[in-house]
Amino acid sequence: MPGIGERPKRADGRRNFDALLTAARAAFERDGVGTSLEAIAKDAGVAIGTLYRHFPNRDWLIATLIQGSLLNLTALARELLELDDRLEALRRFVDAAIAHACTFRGLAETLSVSFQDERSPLNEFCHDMHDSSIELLLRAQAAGVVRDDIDGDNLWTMILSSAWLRETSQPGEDRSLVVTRLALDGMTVHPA
Amino acid sequence: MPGIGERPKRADGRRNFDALLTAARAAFERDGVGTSLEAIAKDAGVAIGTLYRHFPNRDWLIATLIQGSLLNLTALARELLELDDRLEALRRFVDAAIAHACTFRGLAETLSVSFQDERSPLNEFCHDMHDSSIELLLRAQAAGVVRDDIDGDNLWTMILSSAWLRETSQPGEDRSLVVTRLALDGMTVHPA
DNA sequence: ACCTGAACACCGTTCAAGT
DNA sequence: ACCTGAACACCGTTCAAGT
Repeated sequence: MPGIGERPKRADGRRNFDALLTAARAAFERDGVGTSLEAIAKDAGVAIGTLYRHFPNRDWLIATLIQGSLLNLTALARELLELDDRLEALRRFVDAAIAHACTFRGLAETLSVSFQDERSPLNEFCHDMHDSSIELLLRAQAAGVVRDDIDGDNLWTMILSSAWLRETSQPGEDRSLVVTRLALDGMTVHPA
Repeated sequence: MPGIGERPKRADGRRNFDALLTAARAAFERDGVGTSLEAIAKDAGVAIGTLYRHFPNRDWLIATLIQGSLLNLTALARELLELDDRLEALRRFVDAAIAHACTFRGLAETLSVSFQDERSPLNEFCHDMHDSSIELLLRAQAAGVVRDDIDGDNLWTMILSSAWLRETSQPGEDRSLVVTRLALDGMTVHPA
């Protein structure tokens, strides 16, 4: 089995691989990550066996689609480590992480499950996110701008629940905004 | 179509109705609200048509099962209106509402959807919860112990996301605790 | 009034047969 | 190396036929 996002070597395989990803992205954007895989194969113009050949399960397909976004997120985390305002750095990461975790409807739930499932190809992705956040969190705590009793799991939890709220919001509004801001505010140390 | 929770008049119908509810409760507790309805019918020892006769859709079945818990919750809300400590009253309601909203895995998501879907038999249930919270919220705000810029939707959102977090937690731990406390703290007015 | 179960449409997943 | 699609097991939902 090849690595995630690795394209086949033969031209026909590569063509099908790309067509499947295009169809899957469209389907996930429209109907969420739970949508029919058979319909994706049909949209891509290939047999269902071809989908399973390239993507042995649903999580694998999701992982391939969000790989780029994850790389952007971890790159952002590295950049933010250079920012002087450590609270602002953490805030920006959290915002980006929430956006990433609700790329598709149902993704927050999927990430929540695969975070604890080592067999999922998304497991490593989750831990990359988690680890990126921890560096920024520790740096903010070292500067005394974030409460010491907050840990990485609290942050991860907060990011996922905000993403879930945003996913379940009606298009237009974003129900997560206020609750997210309150939780983040609660984590910060306010000067007396 | 009878009302939610209304038991059939004929003895055989009543027996099947009860057996279905027992089987459904066990199945939902074990596997969440998305579990197979066919398996529930089989467990109850009736044909699938009998399940659909008594419960025309999945939400109807869920609604019948959580009806008692909802009545307890709204009764609690009325009692809490008498409590002098208006912040404590709101807190207790929120705790109970979160517990109610994660009776089964997947229920938070279901409630989130049916809150905006007037055709769902759960729609009225959601609004009962929502309305109960608003009275307590307004009372707390009138006493100056909760911020004025918080509204019922914010509270509802917070309750649902906490329930979702608790549902997705591993048994034993409760990931929602810290984030929920932070959000609630953020809503309250702290004396100078 | 209530029950049964066949019927239909759909889906996930595997795998033997092909090129 | 890759593709196809039949095959299997499963599910939601409806409805004609029964008692």
